[in-house]
Amino acid sequence: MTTNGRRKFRREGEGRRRRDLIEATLDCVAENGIEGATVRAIALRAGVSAGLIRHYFPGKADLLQAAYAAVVKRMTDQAKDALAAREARPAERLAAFVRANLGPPVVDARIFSLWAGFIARAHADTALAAVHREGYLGFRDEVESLVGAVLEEAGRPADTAMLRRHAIAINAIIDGLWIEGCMASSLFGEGELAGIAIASVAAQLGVDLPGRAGSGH
Amino acid sequence: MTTNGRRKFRREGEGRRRRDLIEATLDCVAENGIEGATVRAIALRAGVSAGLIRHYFPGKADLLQAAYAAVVKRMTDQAKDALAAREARPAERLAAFVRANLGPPVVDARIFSLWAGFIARAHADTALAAVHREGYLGFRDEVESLVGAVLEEAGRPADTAMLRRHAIAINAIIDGLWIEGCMASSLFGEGELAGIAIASVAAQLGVDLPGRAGSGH
DNA sequence: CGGCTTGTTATGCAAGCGTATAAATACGGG
DNA sequence: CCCGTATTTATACGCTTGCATAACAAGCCG
Repeated sequence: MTTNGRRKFRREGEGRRRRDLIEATLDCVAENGIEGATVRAIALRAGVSAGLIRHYFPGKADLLQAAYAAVVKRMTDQAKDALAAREARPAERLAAFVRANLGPPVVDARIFSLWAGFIARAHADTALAAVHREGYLGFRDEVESLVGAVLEEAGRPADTAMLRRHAIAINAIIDGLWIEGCMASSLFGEGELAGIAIASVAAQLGVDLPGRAGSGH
Repeated sequence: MTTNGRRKFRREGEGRRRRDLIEATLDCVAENGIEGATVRAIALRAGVSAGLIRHYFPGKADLLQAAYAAVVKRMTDQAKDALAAREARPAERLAAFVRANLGPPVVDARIFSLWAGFIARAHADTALAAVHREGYLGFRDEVESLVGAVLEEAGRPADTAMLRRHAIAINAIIDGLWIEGCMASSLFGEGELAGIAIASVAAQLGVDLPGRAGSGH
């Protein structure tokens, strides 16, 4: 029988298929670690056959790299969105930035699993290392610029060396809290991480930041 | 006369063999990621045949777990050593603790590579996750106890909730700086990370800590 | 409506994986 | 001195992996 009129597969545009494969890759990595992201598992989740992957990507490594780039982009975009709705005061911008990086969309076990998997691999894979370095430095520059604006507003302009030290420390706070939140999200209440981070950054810079939890208002 | 006098292998005690196999595993993980730690590669580096692994470990998973436990122990031991030579003042102890975790033996690309490799897998491997959780909570408890002593000395005893928040933040600072230092050690001068961390912790707690860089001595 | 392009599947292959099993060897105790 | 036993090696098996290739079919264009 000709299995009635049902088609066996549908053709899709290149953009759609690439996006689906990347998303399926992220799902697989998040679920079973980077070693669980085999071409067969990815294809199964994407609803296509395994061979199709090599029709859109030269090899599995390229798919993984594209997937990691997508994660980096998603995270930095999230942070930039928080800045797009630019509040009037620099202090508010900095607080919003910190909050965006420690909130639900970024603090996510799935993203962390990807990050850890790729970070571990970046030591032996120069291409992945480049992707990482790019997103990382962009993030730190953003922090440095925000801190500079905040200190200037407070009438305490900082020299470049001090600005750098502040950016490094604040970046570390955000990174560290992000990791803790991703690995043990159940241990922290909603917004608790962001509150801790903002309080810590405020103390670090010696300024008052809006949105501090328990500010005794 | 056994052909010629040369022995084909030597018998070693169980302790020695297990230690060698664990060390070989760490070498493999650090060099090529956790996926590069195959039983054959590990055995080759340890100078034994592949089959011997299963004579000392029920399976490869057990070897990996033992190897990760060794890494965690090594890191926490390093920090505890800094506390063993207990200085008089709590502030000095806290500073020494921070400095120990951001100095040469702990800030190391190889250890980071190991950490990242295992962390990535811990999401899908409950045994590894348990090993991690154990070492992690021990570290945080240490920080909390140190912070409590420092605040008490300063005449500003903190309630448990505040203590917890401080411990979380300081832990994050150390973690974040540790990662930055491991991944891009060339970007930081000697002792710079420790200096940034101590300054940040001092600001966070509102106390003066010894060993601050640029303290105008 | 029939051929053409090309997205898509199906199948196969060589390599590498972890593991199981039996043979070989070192080395201490009778 | 030689035997017994635990350690170590050697070999093989079944499975999965990433990748290559050929058959297939969906949708467009004349």
